[in-house]
Amino acid sequence: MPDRPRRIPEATVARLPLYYRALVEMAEQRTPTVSSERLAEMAGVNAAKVRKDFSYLGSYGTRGVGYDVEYLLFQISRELGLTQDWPVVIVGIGNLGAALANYRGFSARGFRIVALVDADPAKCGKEVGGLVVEPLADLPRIVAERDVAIGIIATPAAAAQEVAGLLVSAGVTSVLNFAPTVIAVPPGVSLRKVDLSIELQILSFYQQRRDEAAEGRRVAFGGLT
Amino acid sequence: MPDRPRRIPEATVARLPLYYRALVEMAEQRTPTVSSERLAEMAGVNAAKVRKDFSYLGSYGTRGVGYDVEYLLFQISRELGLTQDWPVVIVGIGNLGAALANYRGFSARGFRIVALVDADPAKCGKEVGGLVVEPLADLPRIVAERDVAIGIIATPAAAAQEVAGLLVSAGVTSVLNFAPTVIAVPPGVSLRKVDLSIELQILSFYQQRRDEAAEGRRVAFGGLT
DNA sequence: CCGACCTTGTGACCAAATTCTCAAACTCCC
DNA sequence: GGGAGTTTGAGAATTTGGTCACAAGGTCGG
Ligand SMILES: NC(=O)c1ccc[n+]([C@@H]2O[C@H](COP(=O)([O-])OP(=O)(O)OC[C@H]3O[C@@H](n4cnc5c(N)ncnc54)[C@H](O)[C@@H]3O)[C@@H](O)[C@H]2O)c1
Ligand SMILES: NC(=O)c1ccc[n+]([C@@H]2O[C@H](COP(=O)([O-])OP(=O)(O)OC[C@H]3O[C@@H](n4cnc5c(N)ncnc54)[C@H](O)[C@@H]3O)[C@@H](O)[C@H]2O)c1
Repeated sequence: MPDRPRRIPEATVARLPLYYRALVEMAEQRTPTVSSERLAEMAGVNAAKVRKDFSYLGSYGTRGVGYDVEYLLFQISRELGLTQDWPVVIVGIGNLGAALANYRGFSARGFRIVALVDADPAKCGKEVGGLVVEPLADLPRIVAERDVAIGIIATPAAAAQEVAGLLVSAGVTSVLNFAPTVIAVPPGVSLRKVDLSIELQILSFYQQRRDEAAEGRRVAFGGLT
Repeated sequence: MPDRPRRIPEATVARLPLYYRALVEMAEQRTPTVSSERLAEMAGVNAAKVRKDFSYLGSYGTRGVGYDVEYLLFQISRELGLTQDWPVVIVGIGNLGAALANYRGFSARGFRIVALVDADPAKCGKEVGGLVVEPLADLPRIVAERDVAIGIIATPAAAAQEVAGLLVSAGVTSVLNFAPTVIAVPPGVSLRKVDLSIELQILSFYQQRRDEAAEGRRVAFGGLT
């Protein structure tokens, strides 16, 4: 009865887009099949992981040959929901929101920005990336009429939780948050976050470790260079 | 002899910035101490994880009381290398690069953007976010003179690997890549990536799962709504 | 100084993710 | 058709991360 008994591990889901990207590239250059080894190299992971990941989706490979690029691409697209396109709304059209609105790379992957929303009356009516910025008050109507499922929050941190609430009330069930703050959403709503400062801080941690290690060696060897 | 026997798990390192953020907030409102429970709530994790994470750093809490906000903040800052400030160069001053250059939130955390670099001669000489865009050819000099350790790649994907190579040759040992492509760096160089399309694709995966489940229920119950 | 109460720090346990390994299944060439 | 060479798929082992549970160590009022 369970047509889809396969629960796909989170870590695998997070890698599917990498494989997707690699496969699009292979398809563009008309490569008919690809081995887990080659795919691993392109996606920056190791071959055993590629095979294990695909095994959660089903047995789509052929032993001694590899994977059919077109077929695998289709299976992964389907799994990721990229065979349909997703209307997206961006809330907060400042520096970052405008950059996102101007980015042409999303539509290539099936994400269509259908609305830009800002609380600042001075911004509303302005055109950004081919769309007119609309007032926050219209969010419920916009989400309902344009069937928006995904919302991107690019407001200051102080407004993020409130905006998330408005998005969810309006009917959005997937949220991507760029504001550097923790926000809560009800169960049944997906939330992901991107925090650039955190990425830099993680780099800083390892950078400092290396610097200290280098300093340690310099002192230990009494080197004056 | 091992002054720092503590190897801090990667997952813990990735959470330290969350605690850091929460602690800064507590410090601002002059809260003297905080419990792991409260901190967990603010960082969006659970209390046991907070305590375990801190236990890798050392025993900085007081039983029955909690953690001294100022002291813990200092320890985490030190661990993350935020007691010094890090000069950062951004390569590729397009939509995204310009948004990053204009962002005031980095300096608050000890990251100082000291140079903007672009390959396009038309962009060089222009001012963005208070800095003048400089030519790619000057990268080695810029990195050396301004002691840059961290580089941000915001160029198109096709240029990312080449730029990474230039950054590393110039002496950068931490790289943050925004281009949607896998790049390789030599051992001893840290690399992190942020790919917004991937985040959307992950949301799309779970969104689709929910939609299918809803559809399944609708059909199963023969509901006409 | 005692006892009620609170909160940390950590060992034990459990879950998830990764890696190793190799039989099975395929191609290709002679 | 058979044998050499590839490459998958998946069980087993290992590593890493997360959660639980509670003793140990502290506060505080009386
Ligand atoms: N710009 C960057 O490169 C960058 C980098 C890292 C993080 N961020 C984060 O992204 C978010 C946006 O950054 P930014 O630089 O674009 O800021 P910004 O100040 O340029 O833009 C914020 C926009 O949000 C709008 N806004 C404010 N409150 C709102 C509300 N309640 N509803 C709707 N819109 C509202 C403002 O009118 C403004 O247009 C911030 O949280 C910031 O910390 C930005
Ligand atoms: N804009 C966004 O919101 C967004 C979102 C997701 C991902 N990205 C990714 O971020 C990157 C930048 O996006 P963007 O929208 O800013 O693109 P963009 O085209 O606006 O800017 C790219 C900049 O890089 C410069 N450049 C090109 N080759 C270079 C080289 N070899 N060395 C130095 N500079 C070079 C160009 O002159 C240009 O100024 C892209 O890889 C894009 O896929 C952007």
